[in-house]
Amino acid sequence: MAPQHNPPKRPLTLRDVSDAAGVSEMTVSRVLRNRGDVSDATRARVTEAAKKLGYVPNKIAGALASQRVNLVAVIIPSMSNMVFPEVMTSISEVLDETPLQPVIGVTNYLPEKEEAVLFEMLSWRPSGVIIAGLEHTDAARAMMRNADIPIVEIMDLDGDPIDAVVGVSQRRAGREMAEAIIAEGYRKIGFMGTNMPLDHRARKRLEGFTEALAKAGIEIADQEFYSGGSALVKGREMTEAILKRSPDLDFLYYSNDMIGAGGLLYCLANGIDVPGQVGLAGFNGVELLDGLPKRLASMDAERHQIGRIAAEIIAARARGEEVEQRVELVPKLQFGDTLKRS
Amino acid sequence: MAPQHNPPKRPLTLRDVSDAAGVSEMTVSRVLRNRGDVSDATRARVTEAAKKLGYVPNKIAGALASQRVNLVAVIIPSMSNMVFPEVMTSISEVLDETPLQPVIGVTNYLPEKEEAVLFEMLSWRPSGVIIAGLEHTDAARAMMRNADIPIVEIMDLDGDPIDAVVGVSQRRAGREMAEAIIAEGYRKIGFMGTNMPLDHRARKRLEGFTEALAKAGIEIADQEFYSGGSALVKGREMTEAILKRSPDLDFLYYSNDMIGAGGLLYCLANGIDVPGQVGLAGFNGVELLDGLPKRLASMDAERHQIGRIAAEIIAARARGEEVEQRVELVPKLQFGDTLKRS
DNA sequence: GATATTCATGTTAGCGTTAACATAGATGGA
DNA sequence: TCCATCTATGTTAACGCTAACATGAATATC
Repeated sequence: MAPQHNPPKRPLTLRDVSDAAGVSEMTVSRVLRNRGDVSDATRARVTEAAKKLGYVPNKIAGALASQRVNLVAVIIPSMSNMVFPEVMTSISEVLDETPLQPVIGVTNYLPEKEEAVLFEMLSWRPSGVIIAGLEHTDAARAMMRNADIPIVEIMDLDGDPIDAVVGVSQRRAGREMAEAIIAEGYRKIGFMGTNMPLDHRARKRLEGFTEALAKAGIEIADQEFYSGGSALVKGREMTEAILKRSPDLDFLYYSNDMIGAGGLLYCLANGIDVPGQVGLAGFNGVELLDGLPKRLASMDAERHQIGRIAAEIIAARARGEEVEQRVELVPKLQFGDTLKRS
Repeated sequence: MAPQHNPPKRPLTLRDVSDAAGVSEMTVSRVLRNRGDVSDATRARVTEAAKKLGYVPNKIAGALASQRVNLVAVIIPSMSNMVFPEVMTSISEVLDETPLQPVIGVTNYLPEKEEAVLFEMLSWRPSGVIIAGLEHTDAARAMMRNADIPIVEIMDLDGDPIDAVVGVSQRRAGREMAEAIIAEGYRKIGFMGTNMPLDHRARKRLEGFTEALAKAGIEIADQEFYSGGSALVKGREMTEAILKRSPDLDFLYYSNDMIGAGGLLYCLANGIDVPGQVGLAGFNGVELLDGLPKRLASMDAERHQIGRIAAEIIAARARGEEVEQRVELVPKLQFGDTLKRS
């Protein structure tokens, strides 16, 4: 009953189990996979033998023989940005209901690393790929196109998808935030964000943002960029710097909620009236920050939905079903307490 | 040069490349793995053929034939608790320098889920396992013992390891925090934490904490537990509740920094003198929170070190080296601005 | 009661690689 | 010049499993 504890020198195979149970390897294989007809008696004998020996099937051999792999490659830029673990969580929740299993790869926002990670993952012949963004090296695109498995690009919509896409238009998100800000009467607008040319989503949001401002005849009055370090601290520091340099700013747009929160804390600590004197907004709608003294205006990037739907697309395609190839989610503006509301 | 874009119906194999290059499959295999002698001319021909075809090796077949798998199973309870993505990041950093690759499994703090995830992972015959905690089901322990690969249990030290361990003594962490609090003269101590009987590390910290208090003849004066939701909000709410109920508390110990930060914000917003009237402390030393108005007293759980060392142990063992089987890290108390310092 | 059907099992032949050994030509030292 | 050694390649046989087909017994159909 209890698995044997003396480590076997020769690793266990189906053969060991079939010998112990007095049946063929094939029968053991059938029992362990719950496939095909097996009598209750044999099933019991086999199950017990497997348990007694502590047998763990070898999926490598199984996958090679059956040409089926239950892995789904999930490729994300980073684990430090809370957004991606959250997407992962949703993906896992959905895949938990299926035989599929996510395998995570991290690119650090580097295209070459992405290509390498993708190559590595595809060499395990996964049943699908979920990958952040629409920007990839030519080689990476070619690999995905050739892989003959469902590919779902997530988070962003502005670009040319390889196969399926689920996301929000980052340009639109930036645009809508700008429109809301202008509508509330703010005019002297500062921007703060990461110094990451490879974060295409942040870049596109900023593009949409400036574009909408331009349409209203407004330009970004001042800006600050950071890299590394605690985002909350950076938000404080950048906010202090930008307000000292341009005291007439009446709005601060942050490329993410974390630096926005830092800015908010700075303003509160320094007696700046928010959102009267200065309005603030971030991006992502991270609920982590809900407990702050004021709720930061933000925009929910629908990351849970994105993870869920992406996983559902892979699962459906694995079952041979046809599904929507493009799912546009609409980021919701949350005014919070830092963006005046007329 | 550019990989061909019409998806091949029959997936590519070494054979296709060897035909294209006019050599044997073995030679292609050698080129692709950089192993054994191959002339520069052939090497070039093969490389080009592989690239032209867009060939991606099949690691499943490779692993089966070579009995070598470059995967390391990393099993953690959750992705939502920032701590684990951070540990992951360190693990990845180290493994990036080796041929090894981490594969993440998430257990949601459920022993049976852990067992299932472990079984699934071991069935891919990884080169090692890094797993959080020392508490596992009997079956899980047996599987790991039988697997004949390096196993590193991380985060915690208080218990009976299967193979290697890297972590901090959670009991000691709790004890030392209690001792520091007592030393600074606090006497009426409240505790707030998660409602998770399966979070053994939090449990052990609390045990160490109460034990040290007991030695000084003190008992926890009041406590609150939460589950789910935004930790920051919960921290606020619990702090409000506990202080309303027990206004004479002079110290609040939180089982993690996030709820501690919520408590801190509550105190600041309500004009409570911290650390004069009430002292506060959390656990983990999350740098995420560095930007708060006051730095929360905390204890660094050395999670980056833990990830790094665990990965190094696996890497070393994969190279056949003998290494330390037990690495005790010492959590460092950070007084911050919320714990009086005599 | 003869034949068709289902059930429970077994047998055979790969899946796509790589380890291990084999071979043939080139190189080198005496 | 001869044989030992190296270099570059090829051949063969696994690796541990499962798809596909085969078989014999039990059961159903008329």
